[in-house]
Amino acid sequence: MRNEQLRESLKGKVPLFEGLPEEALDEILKRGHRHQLAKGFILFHQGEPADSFHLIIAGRLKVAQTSEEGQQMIVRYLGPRELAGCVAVCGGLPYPATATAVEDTWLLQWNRGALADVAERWPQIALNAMRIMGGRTQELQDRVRELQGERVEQRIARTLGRLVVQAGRRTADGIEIDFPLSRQDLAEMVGTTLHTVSRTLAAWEQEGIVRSGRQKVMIRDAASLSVIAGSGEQSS
Amino acid sequence: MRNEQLRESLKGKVPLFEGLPEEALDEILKRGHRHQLAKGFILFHQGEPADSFHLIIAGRLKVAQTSEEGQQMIVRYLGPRELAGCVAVCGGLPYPATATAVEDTWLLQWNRGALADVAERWPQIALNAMRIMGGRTQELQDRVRELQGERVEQRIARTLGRLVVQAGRRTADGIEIDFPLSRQDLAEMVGTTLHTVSRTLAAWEQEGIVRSGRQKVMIRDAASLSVIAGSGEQSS
DNA sequence: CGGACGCTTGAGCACATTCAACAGACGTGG
DNA sequence: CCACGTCTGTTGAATGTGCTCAAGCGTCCG
Repeated sequence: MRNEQLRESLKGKVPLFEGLPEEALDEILKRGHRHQLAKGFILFHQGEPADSFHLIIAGRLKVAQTSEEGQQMIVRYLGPRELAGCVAVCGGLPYPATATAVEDTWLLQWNRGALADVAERWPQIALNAMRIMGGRTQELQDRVRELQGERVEQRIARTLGRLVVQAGRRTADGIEIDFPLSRQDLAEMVGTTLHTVSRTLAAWEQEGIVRSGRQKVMIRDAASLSVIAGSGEQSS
Repeated sequence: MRNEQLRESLKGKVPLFEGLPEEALDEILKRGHRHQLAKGFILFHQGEPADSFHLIIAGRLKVAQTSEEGQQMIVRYLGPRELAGCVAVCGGLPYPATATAVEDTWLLQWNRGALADVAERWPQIALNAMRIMGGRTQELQDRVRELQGERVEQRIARTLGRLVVQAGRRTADGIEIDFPLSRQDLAEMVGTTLHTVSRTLAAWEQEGIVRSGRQKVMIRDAASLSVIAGSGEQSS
């Protein structure tokens, strides 16, 4: 893909570059290095000094955090036009989590200095970065609140709802989550065990709400799902 | 308190102003408006547009979020030299939570424009703001992980440990949390019910780890507490 | 003095975890 | 191409943590 095509495909859709003039976008793209990651490749490890940040062009990353006791937790998945590592780089902190490609992934990469340079010329970028960080903070706050008050079934439904927005792909049969997602992965996003996820999905499958298989989930009845997510009440 | 005294009391201790020259600090303090809040006063409400941010000089704020269903969750307490509203103002988002004074509180207040002005003259401020936001994000990530993997007792211990750092006051008998903190408050920080908190504290009191009363908690044996927080293992 | 608020304590229960065993699917290598 | 091992998912049963419901007590304050 040549630079013009790349620019076209990104124009007006990347939160970090919102409100920037075209020449800024050109300049910035020129300074970024393109990289390709094979499925399973680890982009950065939790605890490493954060020296560069990454814009995903195509593919998907899993961002996960591990505690000293080995507890694992999936912070989020990142898709095209989203940023990886921005919180750490902007804050001058080590990466707080590990990022792994769950599909073959293409990305554009800048180092710290490049970010500082362009942010000096177009301060709008710094504002955008702060807005993105603010959004992440809100997401996490919501998640904490959900973990505190809501039942597992409700949280699974909510999580699937978010994944549909982020990575849903319409098919004849319903909306499919467009990357490999195991029960274990879902469990680590929701804060439960793969057993409970399995049981819950099996129940939903019986009711025709989802169809799921090996590392695949398809939502057939999004309305029912959002009812479960919203209130937690439903008759069987 | 006059301005010079105020400056002295803040110098070198406010994360937002780290690395700034003295004259910057002077200029910034001059532009801030001083306010006093009586205990119980609400500084801002969740969902309001964020037009100003606040540096706490003395006192303490409770930052809490409420869901549509009435679920409440305490995000954090803020003490002297900390910032309230910075995530929202920097990100251009509405306040994500409600801030209430839990003691009589004095603060210094700036509006958006003032922040933008000084950040333009001393870009270091913007970097500091980002670092603070990054830190908040990490805290929340840790909290999510804890909610997912750890038992209630362990989380209560951890939360108390943090409160000791933030607001501990040495006394002859041990370290006391230096503001009114009810069982309900602790429950909303930890993600449990006041019943469970009450039972847990009662058990600890028997073992001599804490002494607690109406809206008061004193830690007598911080070592035992951090053992509980760390491993979750202990013989009764 | 009486009400409101914060705290304690008990009993029962439900949701989700833990433990355990198995069944398919995938892919790798012989 | 088949056999095997690994990875993913399913399902059952037992267990237990922490929630819900309920009642009562002490203290602070109007």
